[in-house]
Amino acid sequence: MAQLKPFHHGDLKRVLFDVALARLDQYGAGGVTIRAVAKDAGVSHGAPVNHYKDRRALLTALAKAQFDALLTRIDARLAGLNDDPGPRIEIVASAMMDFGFRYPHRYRLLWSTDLIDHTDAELLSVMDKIYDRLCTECSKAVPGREFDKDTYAVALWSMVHGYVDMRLSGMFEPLNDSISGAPRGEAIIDMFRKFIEG
Amino acid sequence: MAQLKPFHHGDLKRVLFDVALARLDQYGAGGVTIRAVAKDAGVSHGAPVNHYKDRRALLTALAKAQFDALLTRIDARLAGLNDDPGPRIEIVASAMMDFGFRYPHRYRLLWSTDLIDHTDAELLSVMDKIYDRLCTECSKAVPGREFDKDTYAVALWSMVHGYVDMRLSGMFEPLNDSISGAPRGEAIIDMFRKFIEG
DNA sequence: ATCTACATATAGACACTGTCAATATAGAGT
DNA sequence: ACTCTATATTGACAGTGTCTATATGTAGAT
Repeated sequence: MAQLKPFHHGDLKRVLFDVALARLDQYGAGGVTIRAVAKDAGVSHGAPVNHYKDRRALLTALAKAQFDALLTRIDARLAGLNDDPGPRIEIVASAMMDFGFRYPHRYRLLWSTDLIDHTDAELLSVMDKIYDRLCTECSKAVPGREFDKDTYAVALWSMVHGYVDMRLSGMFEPLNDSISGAPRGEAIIDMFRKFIEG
Repeated sequence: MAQLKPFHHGDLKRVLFDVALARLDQYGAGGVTIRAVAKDAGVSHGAPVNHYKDRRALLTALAKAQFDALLTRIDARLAGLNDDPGPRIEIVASAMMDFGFRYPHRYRLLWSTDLIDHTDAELLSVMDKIYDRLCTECSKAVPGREFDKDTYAVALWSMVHGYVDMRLSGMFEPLNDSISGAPRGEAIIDMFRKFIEG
């Protein structure tokens, strides 16, 4: 048999990850249990411990990958723009928003303190990079004013995150701004952009 | 015996609520289990079902009470101000922020879609009232501009909620703005106020 | 080849969890 | 007293994470 499996199962770690991600998208983080994931992967409930020591470790790995994907997305979109700061800020913000609405359960996981390890070094590293993109673009648009660039970046990230989080909570309906006609999500980003551009 | 207990236990519902709230503050929502709450209340694990049909129902009751408390807080602070819209907006925003930092687990529960019932009519009603306060104060400050008053209100609420939520996730350190010297939380509210006042 | 060491997988157990059904008890209304 | 209802207890069931002991497959050294 031309099996590429180097060990008993093959790269079970990869399979566990994929199965877990599928369950996350379908059922939310609550559906990602060690036993269910093991079952879907076709192994016993004790097998995953060799690759993810915890349920927490598994979920943290999922979260880390999502932050990675988000950063990649942001950088890809930024690469297609010139130096005009306005559109660049808008791209960073809307990339985060789009990601949240496209993968609600993945987005929710990113901020679930009780489920993932927010002190994980790799995780923090990717988050910092995303934050850097925000700061960089904000500081380009705001050379020097009443607040420092971090405050602008934090304000923008907070607004975007808060909007996505509340929308995913079923708080807001996806209505349009009645004056500009744009979807509310775009409108608030537009609002921030206009504010920061003076 | 001069017992005031009208039934077997007395108002067990109230006791369950109080015990659950105490556990929420101490351990987070994960620590609010039916069995643990029953134990703390000194009843069997099957007793709570007569007062809260579910774990979800219990947590929803807790959340509802928190929204109520938040609204009361906001209205109390607003009552002490004159009609100047700037400070009024600031008060609403900072009341939400203060609540989040003072009771992190309670605040987190409010947005836990997987744990509470966000279609509960009473819950929605209180949330709407808070949203009304925001809209009212925003519309006073912004008679008519590029966006409608709801967009301003959503932007403000999103920003405040996002900031609190990320802070509670351990995302940001509670740093100060390096120019204004104010804590970042105050700075972003101040930023919004200055923006909305033109 | 054989033996040893290690990585990996299995199976069983334990203490939890929410929720349901059967039972028991207390109190109100008749 | 009797009934009816609200409330509380108890035991069961299927899940859960995690730990332990055990088995098995693979690699490397002898």
